[in-house]
Amino acid sequence: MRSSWADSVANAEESAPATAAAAANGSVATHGNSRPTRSSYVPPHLRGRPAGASFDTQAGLVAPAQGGPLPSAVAQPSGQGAAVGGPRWAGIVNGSGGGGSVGAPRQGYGGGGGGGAEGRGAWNSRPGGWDRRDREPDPFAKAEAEEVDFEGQENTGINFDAYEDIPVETSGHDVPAPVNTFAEIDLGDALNENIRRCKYVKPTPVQRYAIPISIAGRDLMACAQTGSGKTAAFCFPIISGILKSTRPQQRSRSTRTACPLALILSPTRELSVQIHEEARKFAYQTGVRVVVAYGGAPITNQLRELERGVEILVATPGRLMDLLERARVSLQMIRYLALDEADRMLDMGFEPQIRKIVEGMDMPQRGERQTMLFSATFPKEIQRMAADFLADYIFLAVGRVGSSTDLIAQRVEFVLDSDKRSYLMDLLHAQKANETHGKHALTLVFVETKRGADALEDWLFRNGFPATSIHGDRTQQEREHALRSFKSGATPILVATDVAARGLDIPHVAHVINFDLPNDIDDYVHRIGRTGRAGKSGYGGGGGRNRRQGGGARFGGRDFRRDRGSGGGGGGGGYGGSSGYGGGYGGSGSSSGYGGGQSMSSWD
DNA sequence: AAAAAAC
Repeated sequence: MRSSWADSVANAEESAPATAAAAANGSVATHGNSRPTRSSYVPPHLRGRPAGASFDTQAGLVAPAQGGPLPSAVAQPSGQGAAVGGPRWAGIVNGSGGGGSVGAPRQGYGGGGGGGAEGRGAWNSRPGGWDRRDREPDPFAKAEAEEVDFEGQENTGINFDAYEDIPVETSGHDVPAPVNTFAEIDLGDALNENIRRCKYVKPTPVQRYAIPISIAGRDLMACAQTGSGKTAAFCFPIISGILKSTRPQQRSRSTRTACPLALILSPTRELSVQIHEEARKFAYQTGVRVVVAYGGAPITNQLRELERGVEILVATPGRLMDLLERARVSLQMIRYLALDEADRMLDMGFEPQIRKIVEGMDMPQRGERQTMLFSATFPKEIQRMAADFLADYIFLAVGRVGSSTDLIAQRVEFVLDSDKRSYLMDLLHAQKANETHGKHALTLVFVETKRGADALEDWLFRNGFPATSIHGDRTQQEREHALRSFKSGATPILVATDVAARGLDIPHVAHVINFDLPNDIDDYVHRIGRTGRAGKSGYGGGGGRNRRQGGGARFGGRDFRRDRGSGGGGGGGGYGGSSGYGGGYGGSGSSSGYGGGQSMSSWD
């Protein structure tokens, strides 16, 4: 179902002659073999084979770049992305700076709200961590300080323009009208106050549509990427709904089984942590308690958090299954279910576990709960899942802010495998020279394998680059440390496998380097989406130009229910593959060099 | 083929 890299190169030819045509033509001209549009990249396991000999000397080094330092124009989701990301990171690392700056405690449902995340830190001691046991830690604590750091950059302008012409598509019956402001929806005082604290001024497209849909009680299948304000889009209705409902009678039995009212599933641990941090902000002082559970960390802390009570549980599937089997969590009270990055979870083989969780435990049936499913692509498996998990749902597809189509400048270089490291070194040096705005110009380097990540990190480190790495063979402690160190700028180079490709919202990533090409187009789009976040334009101000208007045939996924009745395609045709990103490749056309003066392609 | 995820 997924498009291959080669397909993408071919497709990209239409929209990005400068970059992609070079790639495709290069392949054709040089190899002249039976697979003319094949990318020249050869995964390690195929290298050295006689049949593939013509590819062997080539290895791709793709370096999409948000060329420059932080631009002055910042889109609204920097409200959602950057501004949230900053404080979020701050919240994790440096819980210092007392909570006093935030307003008086609010009356919330259920009273004072338990002590949020205090317990998580034991195994992973956080500098200046949270010791306050008696009060909810202030998730906004560092927001002000962070803001000062980037003053003049993030506060100078909101790139609403990047939002206005984002294509949005809905289908299903009785779709509630989108809103233009948060005030149009009655989310409740406490939540509104937190929205203000988050400095969200205006809802993003996915929020404009998804929040009214969810508030209306409808199930939702949505195509939108993280960084689009997706987390808020599903958290606001959940929190608001919990606040409005009468509190379910707390089970008087002295059971140690936690009964959350909402469950949010996500594919990776770091993404769960991120959602948790964000949700805690939205739920601050509402009495709605958010707990996160994921593997790799001692379960005891998570058990203790759960025992204190939980309304919203954020979890990865494996650890949740563990908790369910231990009967430490019951899903019988679930009223809201959100599946984030659903296609990713399927890629990772989670479908059996997810089906067990949703259909095979004690969760209320579809229709009795409210379900939101977010996915970037809509292969058959996702469609089946939607058909099984959702009831009378509304389909929503939102084009991407800062997609590969517009705000991210991309560059493809063909580099001999043996030259890749030295070439990388040149890029990193050039990028360093670009950092006129200080320490926060971060570079994310993607590699194919965990071993490769270790090797490259080691090599960079030995050559004096401040690098760290994240991949699945590192301990969870190491992973989270690496992420914090990267976000803080302490080690502004992060070597990563695809564990970091999706969903993670890291502010101020200026440059993504695909040291090894990703295996499919979706991974590529997700990887480069780590930069150009929040509608920020790339170096050279390409933002806004070349934006695809109105959504062409390739925009969004399609609501497959449409295809059923129309007699035509039936099965998978049309909506599969890598649809779903507001358009193809290519981009602003600003090649935004790294200063090296290299041409777009070294193949001339 | 690799990656991710529970103990």
